[in-house]
Amino acid sequence: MPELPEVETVRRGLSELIIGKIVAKVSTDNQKSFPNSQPDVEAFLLGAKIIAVRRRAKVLMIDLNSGYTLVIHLKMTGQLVYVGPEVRFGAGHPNESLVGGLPDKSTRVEFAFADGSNMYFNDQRKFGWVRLMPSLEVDSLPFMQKVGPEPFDPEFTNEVFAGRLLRRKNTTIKAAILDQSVLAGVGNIYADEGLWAANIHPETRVKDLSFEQTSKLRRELIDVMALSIEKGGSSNRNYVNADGSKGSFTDFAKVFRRDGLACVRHPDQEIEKIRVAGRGTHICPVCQRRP
DNA sequence: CACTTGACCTGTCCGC
DNA sequence: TGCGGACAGGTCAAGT
Repeated sequence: MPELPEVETVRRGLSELIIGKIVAKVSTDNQKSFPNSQPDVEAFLLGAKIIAVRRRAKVLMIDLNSGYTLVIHLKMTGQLVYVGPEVRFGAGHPNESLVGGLPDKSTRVEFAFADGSNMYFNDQRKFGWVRLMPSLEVDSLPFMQKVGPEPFDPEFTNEVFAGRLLRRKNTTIKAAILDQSVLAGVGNIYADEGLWAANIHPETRVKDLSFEQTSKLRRELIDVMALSIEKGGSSNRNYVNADGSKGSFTDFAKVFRRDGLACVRHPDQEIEKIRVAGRGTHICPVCQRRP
């Protein structure tokens, strides 16, 4: 679910909602979702104040004034939802059975803040995780060491993109842009959307693309992700913003999950679904000629 | 090293 | 309706 635009939307939402809060209590139903030791939690999380919410690639970082940071990856089905002090759900509460109440069966980690508000890490498939670690060590995580440039960084130029793509020159362009070491943040939705916009077939070998083509792809990837952030991210099933609301980007998608529907550029042509790099892939066979 | 595939989990949807 | 299989936004480990 969450690719860069969704994670950025959550980051912005959380920034408005949880900065300044004091963590009062933490519990988990799944050791894998939150693997930290109790002594560390007590020493560096409980009683600590949230001072910033950051993002790098698809990773969220919640900084605490204890010198520790909560590093969070939502993977496929993770959510981070804030519920204010005026709303109480859960066991024993009169509104416990209300639809949409939290926690629910997918809630893996519950954070209670000192003012009575809560934040829930929900994750149906349990791929995601929350990890407490010293703020200074976040950058040395293996993922952070290898992750490529942020697409919105001015230093992510056409030349930088082309150079990064060289390391994956024998694979397909779709596999290459899904590789987080090439650039940060692109996932299955924005890969398909960007490739369609740039008129590139996802199975094209990287080495067969011109500088002009990769430059157009860079521009389109940036533009489609910017549009998605503007729309609050996608509206797919498991994705919600920090306040539990959905985005609307999916309404603007040109190919993603539109198989069988008409291409907006070629009304007589249906969008097709194929498999590339092990992922469901959506194309217009006219816009994107097979290599 | 570069590339591909399977594994991690739960839930849903589709065809028989 | 029931049941099996394919598939779902991401990343790793292990295979070739």
